[in-house]
Amino acid sequence: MCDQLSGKMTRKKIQIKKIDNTTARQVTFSKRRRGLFKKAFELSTLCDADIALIVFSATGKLFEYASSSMQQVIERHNLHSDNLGKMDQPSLELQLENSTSYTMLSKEIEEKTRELRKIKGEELHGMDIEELWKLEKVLEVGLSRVLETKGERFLEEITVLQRKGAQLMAENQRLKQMENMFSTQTHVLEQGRSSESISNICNSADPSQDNDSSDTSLKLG
Amino acid sequence: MCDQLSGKMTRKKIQIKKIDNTTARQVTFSKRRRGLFKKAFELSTLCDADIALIVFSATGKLFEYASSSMQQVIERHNLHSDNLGKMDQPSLELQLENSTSYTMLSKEIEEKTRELRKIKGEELHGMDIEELWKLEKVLEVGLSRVLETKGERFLEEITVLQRKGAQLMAENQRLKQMENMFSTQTHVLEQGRSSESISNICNSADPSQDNDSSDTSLKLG
DNA sequence: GACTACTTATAAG
DNA sequence: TTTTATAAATAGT
Repeated sequence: MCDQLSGKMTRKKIQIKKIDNTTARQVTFSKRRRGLFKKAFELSTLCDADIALIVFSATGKLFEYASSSMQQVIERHNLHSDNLGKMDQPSLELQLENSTSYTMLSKEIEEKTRELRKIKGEELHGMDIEELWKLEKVLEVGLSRVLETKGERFLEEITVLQRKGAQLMAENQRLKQMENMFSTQTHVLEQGRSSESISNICNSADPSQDNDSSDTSLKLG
Repeated sequence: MCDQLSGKMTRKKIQIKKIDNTTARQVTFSKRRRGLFKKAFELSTLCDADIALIVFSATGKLFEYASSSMQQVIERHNLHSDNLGKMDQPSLELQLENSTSYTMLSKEIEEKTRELRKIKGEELHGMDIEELWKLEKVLEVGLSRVLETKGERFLEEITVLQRKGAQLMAENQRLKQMENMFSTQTHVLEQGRSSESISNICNSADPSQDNDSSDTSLKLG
């Protein structure tokens, strides 16, 4: 009830009105601003919402957040509010044309959005068994095509891998032959040290091989 | 450590990613949206900040808050970011606004159309394994939801059937009793036939019920 | 929409 | 900035 409790001084619960103390206000602004932006991000992420948040501090500094793009959200917002008043058009005809076009485009978007939501299983209420059955077929077809295509991609990757493997093997073969020739000709070093030296030689004397081996790094999805 | 504690069922702590369950997502959207708007209001009040908050739900519904006026905040925001270029006259501005709106709507339609085609497996060229993998997940989630909903519809049908069956049985019973009364009064039929008929009714095998049961014909998909 | 039990935000230090 | 006690938000029912 009272703001001023003399007993415990480290307590709280504030009323929502402008904070008088300047530094306290700035501290609170920083903290709560962070909290607000975090909440905005969480809401957009959790619920797939499109959010724009603009904050000007009392000192005029700008802070902003947009889940997609600020301009996009603002324009989308304008579309909604613009449907109300815009009578400064050159001709009434143009105005009508615009509004009907908007309406058509909007309807189309709405329709596609609903279809997508149904396909994703997010808006199945009110659908009867037959509609669900059709949807199931669409999904099964889509899924099988995706799986098929994914299989093709895997095969492609495998082919590439096999080719690279073959190249590597050929290269290895070549190196081994070199190694053999070298160790045979010099008759100086044992097998172990020999290969070590040879790899050093190859690294310094034949840089073109570095490129080939780095090419063989794999990216399997 | 585990998200799923079977012991206490009233627990929580969620990860910030899109909520799968549609109704849960809608509930969370409502709750958190309120919270977000409240926080925005509190920040603007406590710290004398100028705030605009625009939220589009996943279904496209608009929610907005502005501490002063939405247009004012947006224009102030434009001043900051517009240091680039916006020297358009009122009429030209209107034109641009219209054309960008059209462009946005058209782009949105285009985007949704492509997404639909991808989901239906009609436009998978150029997609890599990771994209295909994501698509597959979407399709699997959608399919499982459709199947789940279809199962619910089946259960509903079954419930309806059971109810009708029970009604029929009751009706049969009543008719049988009438028949018994009739046969007792007329002294024509023996006890044996009577009870035999009754068990037939309970087994739903009595052909005399054909008319009634045609009402219960089912359309199970 | 209401109710916990819990997490998260935050006022004050 | 970090800590702490408390208020507030909210996930699951």
